[in-house]
Amino acid sequence: MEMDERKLRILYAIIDDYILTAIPVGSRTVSKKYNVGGLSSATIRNEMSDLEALGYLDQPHTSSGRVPSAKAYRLYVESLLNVAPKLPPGESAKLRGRLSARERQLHDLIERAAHAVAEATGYTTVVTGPATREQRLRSIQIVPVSDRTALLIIVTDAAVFKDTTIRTDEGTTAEQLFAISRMLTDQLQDLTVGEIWARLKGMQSSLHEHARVMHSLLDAMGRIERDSADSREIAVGGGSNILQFPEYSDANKARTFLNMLEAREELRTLMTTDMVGVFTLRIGAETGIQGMEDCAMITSSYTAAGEHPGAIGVIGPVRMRYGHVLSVLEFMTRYLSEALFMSSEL
Amino acid sequence: MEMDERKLRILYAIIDDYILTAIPVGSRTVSKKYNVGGLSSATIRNEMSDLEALGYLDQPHTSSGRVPSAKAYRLYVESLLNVAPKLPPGESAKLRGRLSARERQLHDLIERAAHAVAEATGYTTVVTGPATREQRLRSIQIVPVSDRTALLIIVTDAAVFKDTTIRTDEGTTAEQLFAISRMLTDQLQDLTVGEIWARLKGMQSSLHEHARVMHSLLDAMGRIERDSADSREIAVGGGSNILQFPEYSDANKARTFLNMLEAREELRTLMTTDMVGVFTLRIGAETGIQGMEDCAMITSSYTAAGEHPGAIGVIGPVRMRYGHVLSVLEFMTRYLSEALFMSSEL
DNA sequence: GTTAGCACTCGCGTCGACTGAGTGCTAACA
DNA sequence: TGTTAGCACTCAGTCGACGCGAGTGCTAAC
Repeated sequence: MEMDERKLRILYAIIDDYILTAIPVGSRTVSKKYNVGGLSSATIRNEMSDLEALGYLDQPHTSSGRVPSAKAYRLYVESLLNVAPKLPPGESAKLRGRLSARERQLHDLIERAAHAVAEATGYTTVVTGPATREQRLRSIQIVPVSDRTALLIIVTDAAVFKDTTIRTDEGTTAEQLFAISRMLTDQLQDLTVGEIWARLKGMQSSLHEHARVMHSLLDAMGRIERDSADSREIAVGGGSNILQFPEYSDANKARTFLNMLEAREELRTLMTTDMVGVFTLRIGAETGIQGMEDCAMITSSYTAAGEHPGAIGVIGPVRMRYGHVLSVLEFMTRYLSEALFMSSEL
Repeated sequence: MEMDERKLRILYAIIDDYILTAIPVGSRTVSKKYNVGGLSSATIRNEMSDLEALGYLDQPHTSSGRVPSAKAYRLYVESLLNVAPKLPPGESAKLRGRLSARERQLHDLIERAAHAVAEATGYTTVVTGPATREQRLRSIQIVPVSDRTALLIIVTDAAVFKDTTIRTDEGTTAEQLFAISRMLTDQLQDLTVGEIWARLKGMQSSLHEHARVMHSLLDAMGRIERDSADSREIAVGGGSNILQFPEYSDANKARTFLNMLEAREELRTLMTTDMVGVFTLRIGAETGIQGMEDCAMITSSYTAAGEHPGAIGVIGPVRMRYGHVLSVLEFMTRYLSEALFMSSEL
């Protein structure tokens, strides 16, 4: 038995209806509500039976309507990707408005992006920024705070600051700290955060005159280096959106889901593993996360300087409005890529 | 009719039981499960009837057990405050462990505090930091980023940074920017963020040699001044904890609640209005927030330099474990006050 | 003042009947 | 050979009847 044009149209009708209503779709519904060539419900029934045999439909129990399988969704999303997803201009204007404060700080940027996408799609959205240790140093500043302490400020190309207090010798002047800052900036510029520590260690001996500061600095950088192992900015928007779907009307399920969002740990692995291509679709157990068995997730990684520093992920019920989500994602990845490009050109 | 010792003991027994089980408490339960002088259920019944007349108990419907009223909870909490709330040493050690990374950044500090309290109590927790415009300037730094842009970094006593990009004249050297930073720091030190802009405006004319930088700076400070109107750091922990209580098993209710948490707007007003005394208890509609009709909230403001820069709020069902919550709050306000004191002594 | 006893109330869980949406199969039709 | 009408069958969900049990208020006796 082969898949043909008519079967495909029936399948898509079922998927569309199920996405809308979340109730198993019967043959009569397909025949009456959707334009599939004026076929009778009986014919549809035969076709549906075939589609089930082909693995595109599931039947929750005898004598109930059919429900699309993961395989069906995958086919559906694939076909959506062929027609380039495009956001209606009204909506993209609305999204732009939500973002227009033209944030310079990475933190705010991805936070806003997450909320904007969550609002536009009605689903939960996760956005990650570039890995800390991949960011390139732009400038180091040591700012005196009291007689014996100073603040270490690290500015990177992603416009993030890392800040830590370090100890200085009593009597170190602002000018001296400034000179050190200058020198360090010169020496370390364009290195990644991951590389700085090693380089700094090599420099140590040549700077005996500011031993105390350097020691403290090395210490702080070591800490930053360790902390940044797989750290990156991560923002969640619309976490509670999941609650509006009947799939998550069970309070316990909802709770494990929301806990997962709050813990961030699993989320991080979820957003970094297995990103093949621009869009990645994961359905149910494929996410590998407990509490997401009834979810699907579409991720899309944005680009900056030819790299893929981070991604946007939309998490919703398996019967997600894929078409809409894809167009929002398409818009937002473009937006983020541009925003990051601009800030790196700064 | 008067309130007497026996009535009080019965009332407390009812409150304790209701907090534990969330089911209306009957006379038999009180008589059997709690030690109230070996009275029979009939006697308890009479007393309960009196307590209802006095407004301390409600009856959801005829022939069901009694439920404590807001008035009862208030009395209960008051009595708890008389015996100084004290955390068992095991628990305080656990809490301390959760916090021990001795964070220097306000953001991380209150974030950790919120999560720690949420975990310790099992309820949703909100922590606010000092209002931005009340923070006192410690140092201003202008850091060159490219030929024509620089980063404005403002270090305050709460160890927060505000950062914005400003434009500079082409050819401005790092040394010049450093000199300006130094001068500004000298001039503006110890002013609040709210005052800086006005002072800066007064200084403008005397600095014609760096007109471009000053102009841009004034601009940026104006923006910060406006943005900081009633902004402050705010962190939420354990948002999903509310879902475990039967009071919020309704998905819709839960959703409005979680939305409220995410929007932060109402939360901010909630945390700043009407803080009288150290602990404030608000029950149900008193919070003035939609979606919190079935909640109670206990807030406790911490101190720093004789001021009350921020507060911790625990939000749970009306039948909250007040005793435990109070002791956790007592611990944490002390902790926060100390942590902020230390960072200001820095 | 306390308690045993009793009639009464009412939420809640169980059970069975019924309904209706949906199916698969068969036979007739174009 | 593909399509359709018809029919028997299935099964989840709804609705009402019913009984249980926890709880009450009241009264009379201790």
